[in-house]
Amino acid sequence: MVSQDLIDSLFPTGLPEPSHWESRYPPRGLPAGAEVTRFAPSPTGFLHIGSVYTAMLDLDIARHSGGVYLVRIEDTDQARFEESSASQFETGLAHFGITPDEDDEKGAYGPYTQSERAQIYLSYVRDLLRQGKAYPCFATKEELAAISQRQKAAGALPGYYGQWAIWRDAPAEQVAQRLTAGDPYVVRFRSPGIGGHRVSFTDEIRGEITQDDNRNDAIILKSSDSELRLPTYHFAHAVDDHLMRVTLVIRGEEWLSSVPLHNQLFDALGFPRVRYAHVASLMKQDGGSRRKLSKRKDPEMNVAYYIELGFPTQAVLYYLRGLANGRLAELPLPEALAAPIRLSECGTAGPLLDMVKLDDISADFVAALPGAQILDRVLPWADGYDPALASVLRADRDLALRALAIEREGAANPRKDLRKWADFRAVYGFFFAEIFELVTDPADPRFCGLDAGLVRAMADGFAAGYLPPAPDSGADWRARWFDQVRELAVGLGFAASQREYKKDPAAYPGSIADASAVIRVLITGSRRSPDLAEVVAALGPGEVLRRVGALTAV
RNA sequence: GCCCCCAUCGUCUAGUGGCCUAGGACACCGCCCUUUCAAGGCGGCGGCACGGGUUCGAAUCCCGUUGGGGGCACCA
Repeated sequence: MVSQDLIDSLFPTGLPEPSHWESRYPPRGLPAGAEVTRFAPSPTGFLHIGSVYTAMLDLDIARHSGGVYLVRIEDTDQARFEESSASQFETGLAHFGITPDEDDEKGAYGPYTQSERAQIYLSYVRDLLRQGKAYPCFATKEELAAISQRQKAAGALPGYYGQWAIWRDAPAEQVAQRLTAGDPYVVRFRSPGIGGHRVSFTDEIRGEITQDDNRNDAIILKSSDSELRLPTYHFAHAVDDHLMRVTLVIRGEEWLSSVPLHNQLFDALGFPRVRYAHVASLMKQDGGSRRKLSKRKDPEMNVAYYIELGFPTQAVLYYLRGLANGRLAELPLPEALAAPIRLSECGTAGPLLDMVKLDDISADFVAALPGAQILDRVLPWADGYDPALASVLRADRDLALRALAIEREGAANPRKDLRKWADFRAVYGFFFAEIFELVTDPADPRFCGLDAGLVRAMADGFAAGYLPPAPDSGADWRARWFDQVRELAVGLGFAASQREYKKDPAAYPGSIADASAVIRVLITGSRRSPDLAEVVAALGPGEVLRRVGALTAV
């Protein structure tokens, strides 16, 4: 082993001992059962819906146990780090109300950004080096590649272990010589793992898991020739989660096979082991098989997708919670959001993200909202993603409320026509004169080939004796208002009912449905709309006649 | 190559040896309602991956096979 002095010379003078950090970050003294959880994103891209899923679990477990939920930024890969990504993570999570109790803004266990914790890691690396539990390794990328080539050829296990670990037991003089020469090196963990040895641990979601013990001398500190000497994920995880006094590590299942290494690390550092919960990753149906969500193909993996389209946050949360605990999917939304998620009930197979199901949940959620609340949610969304719509809504808030009240307010079976705020323009945009485009051509394809003269006649006839609806004149006011359309249509030869029309289609230019479509298209710009009588009542006679009278001469 | 995880209708799942000729929700299909649409009502289609065990009895326990996912990075 190289001398203590040589080891110490590798580190800054005045670098604190581990005991310093231990007392600086004391145990939290939380009541028994209180869980300290953490979400530890690596800001190297956009926020993944799976991250929201995991962060939601972290928050939920912490809250319901009376513990603490913290966010730690894992930016040890300086090359891949993106500043914009970090802020996107924060706003994205905040959008769903997933805000930490501790992060770089607040909290006594910081800094919560790993690049700012370099000193701390160094203290522990030096400690391990002094004890011979870690050692410097000078192997170059090329040498490593050659080793793995030979391992492949020999059918051996890949990794840096046993005979392949060329610096593990290198003579002290040789190491000292390279060190004093200033050759770049990494620090490797001297794994105590024995070949063929099996170890097990209990996962909070999956139960008892047994696997081969780790034998790999994993790198714990990156190359000495980098500007900032930072640890790898494995080492940072052990140090940070211990010092931040995390009790429960909830992370993706891709970490399952690293647990033996992590436990060795905790042991070597003299830390009590943490408990783990490995969450199944969200999947995507692809042809016949399922696969992990991919960045390229799946826009719905990006949280920005949900925000830009304006999916109600509660609906998304509700869907995600149902995925975590099937029991919650059976509960009404408010109860499901309030009920605690139980790790033991989390599925172990990766669920498929089902956007159709989300649509259904969202539509149900929005349908249960009063119009004013819908408007209050559409507005902030529109401010960001459809400013023209936002200004129109602000200019005529009453019209917006009247439009939203149709077949909704007081209705036993409220309209389910909005899944996300981005749907609003397509469904209710026509109410607003500023963004409504008048239909002027009697041969417009929306009339579906109906004779232009008949279209014209319907419009003229409707305008001629127009009677506005009278909503307070009794329950059947809609039917009575529509009667004028029906009479007009019949007068022009249309069948008074669908049934009548079907009996002898050749006898009519169309049914009442086709005739009313003319009025509907003129007023709403579409063959599909909420109840016409309600629409014209909301619009007012002036605007109705302006639209119906927009047709140019045949 | 080695190791780990997973496996009930298309999807999410209930089911922890008899309550299961496997229940629900979404989707899909049909009918009803109807001046369009969104809905709504009613009905239907549809599953324990396969093969061996254990047991009086298995979706449920064991073994194997197959299939899917993940790991074995100076990425996390």
